[in-house]
Amino acid sequence: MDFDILPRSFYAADTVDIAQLLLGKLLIHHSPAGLLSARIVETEAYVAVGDEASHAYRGITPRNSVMFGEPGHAYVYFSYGMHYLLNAVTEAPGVAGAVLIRAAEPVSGVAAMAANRKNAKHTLLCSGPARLTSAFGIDTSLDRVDLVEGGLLTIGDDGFRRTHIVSGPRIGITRSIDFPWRYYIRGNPHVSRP
DNA sequence: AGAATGATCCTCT
DNA sequence: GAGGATCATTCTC
Repeated sequence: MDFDILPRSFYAADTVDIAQLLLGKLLIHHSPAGLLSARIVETEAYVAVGDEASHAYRGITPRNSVMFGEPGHAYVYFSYGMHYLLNAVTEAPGVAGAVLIRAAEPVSGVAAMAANRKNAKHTLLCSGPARLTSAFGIDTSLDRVDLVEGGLLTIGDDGFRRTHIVSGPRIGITRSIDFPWRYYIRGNPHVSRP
């Protein structure tokens, strides 16, 4: 598997654009169980200004402060008392944007992912933001890690060219529900819901 | 349709 | 500080 790590400049841009550009990229985790990777097929943008669904909407807190910092870091948080969700921090320092990685298509380390996921069927391994982190073994120990420096967790471009992108309302939020900031690859069976 | 399950944050004292 | 609503979900019934 050959890929180029996405550089800092990739993330230092408009969040809605990056949510679309991340489709087709590889999420890579050098986990204790081995190298895990999956192709990102679904994302959501949480934008810097006017987005009431963003954790950063009401300002900086201990949890969300990484969103206000340098782009290209992970934002991992614990939700519903049992799930971890993974974001990539976007925008210039001081501007709080992030892209939620919602679903991916397993590429390598598939057996380890299945073991992490109680042997769920292939298309359900990473087909939701908490399923994906469960399959990858991602938790808050990876919160704030740099995705650019070639550490344990990174995102790469292996030359894959995504096909048609669909957009629609984001899932599971109660505010700012009218913004169509969910993006996914049309027809991909690993998307969390059509 | 409802349970599981706990960190986080807002709103008061 | 304490109380309580909320929660970028998933699984099972």
